[in-house]
Amino acid sequence: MATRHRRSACPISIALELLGDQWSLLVVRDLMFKGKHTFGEFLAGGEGIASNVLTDRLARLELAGVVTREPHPDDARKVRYLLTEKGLSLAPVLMELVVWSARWERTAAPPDEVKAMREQREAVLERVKRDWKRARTRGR
Amino acid sequence: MATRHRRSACPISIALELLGDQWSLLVVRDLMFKGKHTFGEFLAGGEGIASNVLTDRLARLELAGVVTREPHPDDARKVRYLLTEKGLSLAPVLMELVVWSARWERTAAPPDEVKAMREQREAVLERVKRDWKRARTRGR
DNA sequence: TCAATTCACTTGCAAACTGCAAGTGATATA
DNA sequence: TATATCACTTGCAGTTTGCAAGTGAATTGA
Repeated sequence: MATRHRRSACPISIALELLGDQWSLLVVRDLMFKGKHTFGEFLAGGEGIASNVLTDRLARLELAGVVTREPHPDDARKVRYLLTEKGLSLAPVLMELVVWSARWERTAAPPDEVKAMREQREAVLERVKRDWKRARTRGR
Repeated sequence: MATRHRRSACPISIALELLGDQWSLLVVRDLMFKGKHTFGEFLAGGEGIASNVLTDRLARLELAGVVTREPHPDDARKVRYLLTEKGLSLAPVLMELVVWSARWERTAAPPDEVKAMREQREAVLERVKRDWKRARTRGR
């Protein structure tokens, strides 16, 4: 597992120590918006993260209290990853990132959803939270 | 300069190709919130970025249209870096990151400012924009 | 006026990190 | 009971990083 040292007490700097890489926020995205919860689902996630790197990122995120791991209810081989409340509360960050990216880059983001993230923040946050609660309580 | 390849059209993924590293958003932070505009100011920025890495990040950000470079009005040795509108529009992302980090980590963020970012978004955005305009139009 | 300093970078190199391909052992499926 | 699938590990080459020491142009101070 990669080790990085604390550089300053600036909140942005601290956040970047954990999240400032190519993959961590994509794992959070998969958990938050794509209903993905297992190692295999993250691996097949389209962007092609390497399995050793994924292992490392999940361990970091777990250590930081952003995700939890538990045996999968349906299959003892699988591990089920879930966002903690700390992880869930990254939703506004990801939403603003989507809004920014959709505004300035050519993305595949559905314009309706981007508009909702921009103009109906609270509603989108509620939906994300509802999905999160559902995943937490039910075995999916 | 580092080369990375496009992985998917997901807006988060695209944003992370540019911003998903330890340093890029710290440069944006220095420009946006700390009134820093020169290579030397970024270098001395507390977190200890290496000069070769800073060179690379500034080049990437410029290529992406997030910052511009111009000769410094007061000193021909210096280069003045400024945020573009695209760079300025990262403000909500950084603000949400500050809010998240201040909530979950021990940071040096002044509680008043964090509260303002949480509860007076528009006012904070206005202030950031005003400072940005001032820097753009006036020398220094 | 000219030596010393400061500026934005470069360069060289070792250490750390990444991506890739090929395992591994435990569990599930047929 | 043989085969496939699961979440990882391992080994390795290539890339990126951090550090220390330049470089040339512009500025400062005596």
